[in-house]
Amino acid sequence: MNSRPPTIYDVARTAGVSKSLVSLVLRGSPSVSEARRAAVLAAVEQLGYRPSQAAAALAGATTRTIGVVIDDYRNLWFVELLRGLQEGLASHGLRIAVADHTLNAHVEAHPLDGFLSMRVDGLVIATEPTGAMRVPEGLPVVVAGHREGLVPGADVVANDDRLGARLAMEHLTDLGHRRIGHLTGGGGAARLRAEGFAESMVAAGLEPRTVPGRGATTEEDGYAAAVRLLDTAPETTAVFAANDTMAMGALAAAGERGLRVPQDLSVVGYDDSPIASTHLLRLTTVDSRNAEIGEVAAERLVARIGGSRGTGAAVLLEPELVVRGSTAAPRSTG
Amino acid sequence: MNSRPPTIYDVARTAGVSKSLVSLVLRGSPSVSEARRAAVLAAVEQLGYRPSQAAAALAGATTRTIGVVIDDYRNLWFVELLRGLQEGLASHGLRIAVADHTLNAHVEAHPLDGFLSMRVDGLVIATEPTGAMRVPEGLPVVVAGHREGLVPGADVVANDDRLGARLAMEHLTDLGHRRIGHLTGGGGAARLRAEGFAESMVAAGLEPRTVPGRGATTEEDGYAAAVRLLDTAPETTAVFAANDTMAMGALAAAGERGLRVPQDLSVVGYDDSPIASTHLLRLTTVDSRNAEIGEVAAERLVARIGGSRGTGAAVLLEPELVVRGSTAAPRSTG
DNA sequence: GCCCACGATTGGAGCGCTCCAACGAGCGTA
DNA sequence: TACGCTCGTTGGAGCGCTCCAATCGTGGGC
Repeated sequence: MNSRPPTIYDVARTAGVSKSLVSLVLRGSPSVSEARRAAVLAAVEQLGYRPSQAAAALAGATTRTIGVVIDDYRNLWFVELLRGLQEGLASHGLRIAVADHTLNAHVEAHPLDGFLSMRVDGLVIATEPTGAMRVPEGLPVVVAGHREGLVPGADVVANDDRLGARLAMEHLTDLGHRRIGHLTGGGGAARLRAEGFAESMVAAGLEPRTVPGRGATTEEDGYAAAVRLLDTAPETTAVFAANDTMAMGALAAAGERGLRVPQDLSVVGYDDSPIASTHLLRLTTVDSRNAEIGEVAAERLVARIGGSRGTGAAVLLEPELVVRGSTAAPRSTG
Repeated sequence: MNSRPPTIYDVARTAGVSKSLVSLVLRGSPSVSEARRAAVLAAVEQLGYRPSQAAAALAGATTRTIGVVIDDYRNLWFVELLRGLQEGLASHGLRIAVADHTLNAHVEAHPLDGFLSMRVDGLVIATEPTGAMRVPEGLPVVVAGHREGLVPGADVVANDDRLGARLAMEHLTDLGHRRIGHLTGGGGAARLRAEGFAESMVAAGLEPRTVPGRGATTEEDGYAAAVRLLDTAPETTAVFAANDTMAMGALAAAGERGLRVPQDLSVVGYDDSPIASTHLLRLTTVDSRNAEIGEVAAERLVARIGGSRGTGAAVLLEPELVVRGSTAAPRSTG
């Protein structure tokens, strides 16, 4: 019933050339006559031939694909990262394969097993790296968006979370806010942002008040943390959340308490994720420049695939404040 | 510098057995003695051996992976679908590979090329199928979440959008709403939901008013459509949106006009996506049961891989209304 | 004590490609 | 005319597995 897919030999036969010539055409060799190239391409089209990735990978030394490990499809920050990566890799003929860490946890013991079996040419880890992430020596790896370097020898590309937090705080203090709370969550990035928050507050002579959610950085966590903050410190005029999703929860908590945003309460997020720019949130946030992070990560990867020895260097991009409608001067200044 | 990864021969040598025995152990053959199995597993561990997927795929007839084509990572409806698929496939030793249609459009001419090159054992199309999606005869394919069967021979698993729309409308009319508007978008599902809306309205003796966004189904589309609706028909007391994202835009439009939800305006979405259950939206919506769709799709795929001839049958799951905080009786009934 | 059957183990062939060394044909040059 | 070159093209080897037929070893039945 299912005739096996055509092979390179089938193409060669119908084009009247050797299998080697077909291979040359497919890989874009310049030393093929126009006539033969056309004949081969026609045969490919006619037969609906698709080269077998498996055979190509086995025969060649390389798969021309980069594995990207993300945390969870629901955290949309990876979308822009992927776009940047794509852009940087496509010109080098490299493709991307994405794996979701939480989803795959059920099926694979070791989080990178799938990609290692696939013999990817490089790896982008867009997750909080764990100790279980042992990587074969010599495999180019870059950790993107996270700073804790648990992967030995990996390059690191991220935004400067501490600086981003300071940008957010400057914005709020410039507006005149003095009683500012921070909603923090789990993970390294959240910790750095919390540190940046505390530093800024102390530098401004203000008392830093940091409230955790329930361990993670979801909307629910943001809501829970904001409820706690607003109930225990009702004099608060501004909230800085560890990310946009938590900020969304804060908006909900504010609404429930009859606080209007931004008139009664200013809210700042982090990441500039797609929800931040919606009409409903119009969230002032810090752009962590994930597309650029992807581009730099691609660059690093390509360099290391090209043979340059990786040194485990870290690149920190400067985040940028994005002012939207969720921040304003406090009602009663002073 | 980079010593090539160990092969099955390396494992065989250090375990003191033949490569065939290693292969048997790896694939869980019952007819291997405990002693040898232990020796092989120890060697695998010691060498950090990972079987080459490429070689396995080439040698075996099958890759044991199912390709899933999704539209756009930002449309989160696929997350639950993936979970259901995973669940249904894992027990059969099948893994999942995900490709994003919009992202890959740049790198591949044909949307399925990557998966066909990979020689996936089956395909789940979780996108509006296009004519360009030619699939080799005999490859098990199921279209998930969409009803327009442009893929010949494919099974279809989706929710009954028309029924879902009717459920939403019943809910609103039961609450006493009479002046109800519908925000519609592009795509087959949106069309079916719009039809269900119109049917329900006509059946109830009401005038159906349907407003398109800007061609798609984003938050922006929902906002634009809602603005148009509320400005041209301010007597509207309830809005039914083609999906949750559009409903989010509607909430924004309502807020801008000083309409409180649900007191002044009820809003119903569709999909029960993760944003619907947030504290900020508390959106009444229709659960399209995407996890179950995934499970049924997995079942179909497994059956067809197992040899049963596909007939292009369609399975329609019954959607369920999820009532949250965005709907209530209209202010002035009648 | 011998033979057979069956479970455990093995080597060989081959999957569809890429890479490489080698080939033939035409050209310019001596 | 003979030679070396280059360009375009070719066949063969081999990548690391799976599958299969063949082999080995051992215990039970007679």
